[in-house]
Amino acid sequence: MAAAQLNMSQLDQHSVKAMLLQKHISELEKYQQYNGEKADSPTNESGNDSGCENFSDRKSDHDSSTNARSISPISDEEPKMKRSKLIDVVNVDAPVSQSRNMFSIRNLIYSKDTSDSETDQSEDSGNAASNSNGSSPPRPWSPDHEVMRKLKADLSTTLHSFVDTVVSDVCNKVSSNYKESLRNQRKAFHEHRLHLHQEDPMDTVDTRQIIEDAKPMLTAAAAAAQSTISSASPSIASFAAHAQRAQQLQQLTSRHTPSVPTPHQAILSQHLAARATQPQVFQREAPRPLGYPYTALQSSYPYNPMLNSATETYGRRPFLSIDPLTGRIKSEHEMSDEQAMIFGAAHPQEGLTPHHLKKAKLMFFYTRYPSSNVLKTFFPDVKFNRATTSQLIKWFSNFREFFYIQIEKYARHALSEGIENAADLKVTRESELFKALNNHYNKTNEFEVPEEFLDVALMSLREFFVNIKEGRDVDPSWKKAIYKIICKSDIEIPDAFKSATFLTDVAH
DNA sequence: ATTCACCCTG
DNA sequence: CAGGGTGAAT
Repeated sequence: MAAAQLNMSQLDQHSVKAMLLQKHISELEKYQQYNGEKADSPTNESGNDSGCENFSDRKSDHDSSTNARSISPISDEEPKMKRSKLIDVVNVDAPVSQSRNMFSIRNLIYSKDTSDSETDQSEDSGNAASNSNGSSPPRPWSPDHEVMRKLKADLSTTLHSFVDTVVSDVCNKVSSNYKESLRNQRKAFHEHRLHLHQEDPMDTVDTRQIIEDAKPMLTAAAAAAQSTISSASPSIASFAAHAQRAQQLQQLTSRHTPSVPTPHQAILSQHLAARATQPQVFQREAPRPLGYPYTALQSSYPYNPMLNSATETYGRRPFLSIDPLTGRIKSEHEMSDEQAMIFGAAHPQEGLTPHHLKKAKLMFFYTRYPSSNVLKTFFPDVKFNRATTSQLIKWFSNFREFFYIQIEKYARHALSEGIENAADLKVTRESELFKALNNHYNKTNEFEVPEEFLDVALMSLREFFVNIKEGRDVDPSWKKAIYKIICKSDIEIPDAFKSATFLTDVAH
């Protein structure tokens, strides 16, 4: 790598360009090859929906000095396997696209400048490593017809599909946005106004805005193509055609909107202008192992000026960005409310409302230990972040607390009444226990409590009953064994709960 | 270092 | 129901 830098300083502009080209060829080859190997992408859909499997059996043995806290060996078989947590937080980011060869083009567009920033070893290592695949380290390179032809073909293909990807993504966003807002309105108007007029101002604004925001991408694609071409070879007709296509698209969108450059465009033109005047060595990151978990940690990707510098400079988050790994357009995970509204999909809400609390309580009738994934799917109108996730989890923790306190209370009460047999215990909708629970989770009694909840209450009641009766409650952690049993009783929450308008649909 | 369940408290 | 503390697990 040191050699590479030494060579670099001595090379004239032409050689730099040439190397650049070769580098991209090798990248293309590499990524096409990589693409073939990784045809099947791993999908990280974690499978624990019940949350029960994750019950954490944490015995607190630490304070054995004061009170021996260990789960007394109970009659049933002690599950030996180690379990993680009651509620498992798994953020699954699914989008995996097959077009990996977008990568090179994306670097063309977004790669950092290496000349003005200090070129340290680590950055250089990326270059060296990328060359290590077959081609020898940077050697003086003379344009070769075969290579040029291959370059043209590869870049043409890549650029072509890149533009297609951009366009189709934008189209998809627009159409899905439109469909979503239609669907939402339909919900809101409660089924009678199915044929919504398309003149809804919100919709047209949305579409225009999306196109407007996507424009920089198209501009970038076109400009990058042109700058690349012009620096590589004076005239390559096939490229110009593609670039023009991208620009035509941009012009197409410009008709709808005033052509005031957006901050994105300003940034991009700065980048591109800088690149045009002083040809750079386009760097790429160090090669990833094949098992790179590209479904996560996208935000940590280093070379996305759109995310790093542009947003800081202009204080505005990008509405759409190019996924660093897939090359596809993606929306930002953290959109401002305004932008979230523009997207229209589900108006993600920042905080949890009393509405959500109410719904969560009803969900408790079905599941006492929901995983965070379940929570996320059943609150589609909530914009989840750390705080809201914690809050929801805390809610269910509080629900459980209240539930078990009530159960224990009535178990002790039954015991004090002289009930001998746990089988004599029962829980009906007329039971005081049920009324207490219902009054907590379903105060207005708008919701019909599922039968299964009565079973769970009864099961819990009996467990508490026998445990207390057997005197196991002297063990400070005696309840944990019960929790372990009860958490298995979670059942599927009806799909109706997934609707953001569930309460208005069902409760009224 | 972070996250979460649980406990306790207000 | 939220906050704070603790222990445990990742």
